[in-house]
Amino acid sequence: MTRPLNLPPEHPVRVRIAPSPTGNLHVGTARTALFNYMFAKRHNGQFILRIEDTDLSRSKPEYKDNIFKSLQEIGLNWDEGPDIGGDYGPYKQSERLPVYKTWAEKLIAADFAYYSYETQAELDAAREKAQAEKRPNIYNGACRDPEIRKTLSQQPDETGQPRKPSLRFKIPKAAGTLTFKDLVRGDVSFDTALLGDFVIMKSDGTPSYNFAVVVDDITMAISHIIRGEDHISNTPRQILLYNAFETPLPQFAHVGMILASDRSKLSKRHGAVAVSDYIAQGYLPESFCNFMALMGWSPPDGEEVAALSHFIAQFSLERITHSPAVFEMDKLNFLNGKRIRTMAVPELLLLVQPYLTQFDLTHYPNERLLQILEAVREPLTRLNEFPDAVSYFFGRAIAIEATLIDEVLTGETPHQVLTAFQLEFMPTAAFDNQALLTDQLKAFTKQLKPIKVKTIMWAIRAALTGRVHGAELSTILFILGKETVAHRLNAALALCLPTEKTTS
RNA sequence: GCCCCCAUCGUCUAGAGGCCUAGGACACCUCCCUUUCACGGAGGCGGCAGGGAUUCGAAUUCCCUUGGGGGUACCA
Repeated sequence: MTRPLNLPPEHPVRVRIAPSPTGNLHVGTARTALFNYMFAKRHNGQFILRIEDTDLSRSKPEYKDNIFKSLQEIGLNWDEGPDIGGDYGPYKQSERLPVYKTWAEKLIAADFAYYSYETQAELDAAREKAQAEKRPNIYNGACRDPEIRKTLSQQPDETGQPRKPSLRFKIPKAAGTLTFKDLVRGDVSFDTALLGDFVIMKSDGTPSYNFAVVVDDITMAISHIIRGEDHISNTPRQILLYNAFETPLPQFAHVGMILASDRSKLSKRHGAVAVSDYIAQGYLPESFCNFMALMGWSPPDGEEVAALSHFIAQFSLERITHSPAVFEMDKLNFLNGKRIRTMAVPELLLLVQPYLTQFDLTHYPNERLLQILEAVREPLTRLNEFPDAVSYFFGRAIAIEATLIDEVLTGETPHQVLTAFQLEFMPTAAFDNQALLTDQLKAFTKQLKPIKVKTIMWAIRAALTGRVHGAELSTILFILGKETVAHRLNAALALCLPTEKTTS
């Protein structure tokens, strides 16, 4: 076999992420991007973005835009690529057609490629036959023979049109078993006899995937190819191409897939698979990256909750897991919740604000909004939970659901509690001093002795917030202010004893 | 069918022959804290897929089986 020549050690680290714009940025792609990014940053290298849009029919501009935006949102800014350029651009395959053509011609000149005139229908038939006979479907190499090629080229296709040839790579007979070193898995071997001469230029003139990738990676001087395990079987074909071009091989590293809970490839039918879906739900970019970094890799210091920079400093391909990882939300939720409750509140406000458009915030000073967020953030895991958590702080009146009225507000005890609250607590309550307010509230519950504290709290909560769970009560009083509290109290009081069974 | 990859608690993982009666995190359960939901703290439950082989000794090496995943296109 041809001995693969490896890149000289002094070659700078240049990695790439090469998504095809046939869908929004998938979490699997994002995770691969993250590993590439971390590796690049760890070694002062470049992280390159390349859009693989040779499949004209499936590629869409809006997907490309989503990929750009998502990558930027999670902080994986590319050093070279679309919008910012670089020495090796352009970075869209659709703009590099002449390059592939030139490189294809090199292969023809070196007798590494030949035209193949079979039609799609003929190829399909051959495949079906192979399947029926339970044989591997390998192209028979018929058009290697100039005679066959010539006669075939002169026959019209099924529709009577002249045949358009594709260009195939001629796998060297001597290739034999090909072994390459994978940086995460060790040696991987393939029998090249099982590969078959594969298409490098399609009959429509566009390059096929394996060819375009190799030409791009060579011309962009990519040093390490870090990609999903699903590409492992493409690697021998690509290596053959590198060898044909007499070009040093990059290092390969194949990362395990991300699977859904049912252990199948994570796809749309499993729900949210795009990074943008998670961002829209209010997962913070930092926690999302934190989460992704832990799927398939672990930091040597064991510190699982950390900033990306902390991970980058200790990143290595050797610590990437061999096995696939199941995508489960639990840890993501934990990570995101932790971040929500530990980050600076002003910063949080900036992030939450877009979720609060349903409220009229004009009369609420920044300071008040900060207090509100501080009061409600603790149990929340996502930004999109804020509108509900925060709703009772806005407006003068609140709506109370019938079932809650039935369960918590109806009856003599709640009536007694709220009356006492109105008559005894309100007049002396220190609404301008939260610490004092807390003490007064404590004293108030004590004073109503035989009634259970929980009953008291729930009645007041229901009256003021329309729910029994939420921020700390004294904080609610403090933020709401005396006037609003009095107003809501009055409204609730009217609900306690709705029927004529009223005593005294 | 054929080729390739993978296999430690429910999940993410640590583990490179003795440090492992397998460690951590999330989830779950219990208790503590507590003016609710929570947060936080302390405990607990729970795993080396199976079988051979090598070795004084195997989660760790080798083989087989089983299971899972990927590929098998003029898709990327």
